[in-house]
Amino acid sequence: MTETRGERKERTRRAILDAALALCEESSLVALSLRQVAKEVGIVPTAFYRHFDSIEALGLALVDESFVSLRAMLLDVRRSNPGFDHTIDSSIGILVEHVHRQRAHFMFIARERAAGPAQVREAINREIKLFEHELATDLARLPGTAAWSSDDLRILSGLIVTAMVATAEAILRSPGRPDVEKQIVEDARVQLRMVLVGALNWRSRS
Amino acid sequence: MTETRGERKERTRRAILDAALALCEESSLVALSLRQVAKEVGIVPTAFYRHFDSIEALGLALVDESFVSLRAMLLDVRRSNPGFDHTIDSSIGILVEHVHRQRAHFMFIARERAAGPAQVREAINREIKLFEHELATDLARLPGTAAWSSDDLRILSGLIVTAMVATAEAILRSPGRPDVEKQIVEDARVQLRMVLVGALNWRSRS
DNA sequence: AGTTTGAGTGTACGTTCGTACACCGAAAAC
DNA sequence: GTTTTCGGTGTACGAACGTACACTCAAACT
Repeated sequence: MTETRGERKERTRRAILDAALALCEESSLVALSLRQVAKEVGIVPTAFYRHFDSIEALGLALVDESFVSLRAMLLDVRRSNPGFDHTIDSSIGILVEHVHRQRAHFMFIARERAAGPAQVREAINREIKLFEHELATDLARLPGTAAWSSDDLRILSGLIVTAMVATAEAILRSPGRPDVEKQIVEDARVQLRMVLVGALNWRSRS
Repeated sequence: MTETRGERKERTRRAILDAALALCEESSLVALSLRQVAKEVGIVPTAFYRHFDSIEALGLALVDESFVSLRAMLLDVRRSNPGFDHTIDSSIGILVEHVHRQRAHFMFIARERAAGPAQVREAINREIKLFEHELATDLARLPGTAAWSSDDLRILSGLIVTAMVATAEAILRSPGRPDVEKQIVEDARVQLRMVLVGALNWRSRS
């Protein structure tokens, strides 16, 4: 006996999560059947219930798991902060790297945010709001934003998050086309720079 | 006899499109069955094939239809252009109005863009790219962008479209909460103003 | 050593699915 | 007036669906 009971259960749970992530890649959670997942994992359909009450519950677990990845990304961004205005290039580089490494998670979030079961959609949008809030507090530490209202900071970080989500989605939409991706990334850089120029000149005219 | 054969067919076709739009509102095209649609319309399942080859083909028709609405919106924006920098307020007002009047279409696009069948996703993203391009040519006519490269114009309009799509999605996510919606709209205004400030100061520093 | 627990099994049900096929009946074409 | 066209019908099928229920059997507990 090399495996305890809990370990074995956890292993099956993981297999279910992975199978679901892979299977719904070309459609959506709402089109995913419990039987497909069970077949992919290699268990009998009813065994699914030993781990999740429903596909929706499975979805919520996947949301949690996915946002662990995303928070790791934000940590990377914070940690790598070079203090320069290479910040933009560095941050986008980290985004791109995480999108590639956690491709399935990013695709899951992008899809289910708009099309998942209601609870899943809400969970995702709640997490993204949190994300925006965290970015806002990071931005507040940057020089030049001292005079900004907290509303303006929130709105700016909303804009940045929106642009970065769109960039991630665009990258996911162009798999195996390095030239296209290069263009997307370059565009994202310019967009962030434009926003930054707007930010630096903000308040000076209003 | 008050109806020709073609008219009757068109009426059924419309009923199918409307039923599909309504039925997939809480899930997605990929989870929509031909039989549900047929039942909703009041025809027998096999009669569906008289109008569409598949649910996917139906989806493509819905994309076409939805983007007719969206182009109407762009026309409204162009027509109403007050020449002032009330342009932002005016444009956002038009966006909000269209989102409310074509709620189902906007929701369809937002959902299926990320989660629909492959062809539907591609069709939607192609149309959005077109949208960005049209906006770019509009922007080129604005004062102050004379010295801009066509790349920068394209990138700027991409940023604006992204922000407006996100705004529309946020509005759709907050139905029947006028206060929340007011905040979303106000934030969108500020975001556009920030971007505008960035645009006006662009090139002057790079 | 004996008992309990619980992940996974196997069968069995009623429902819904897409679609094949033969058919109908009135508008359209001749 | 006869024939053709074609939107819609009705039946019928095998497959997949969620889930209820009774089961096994090894690890975990006592």
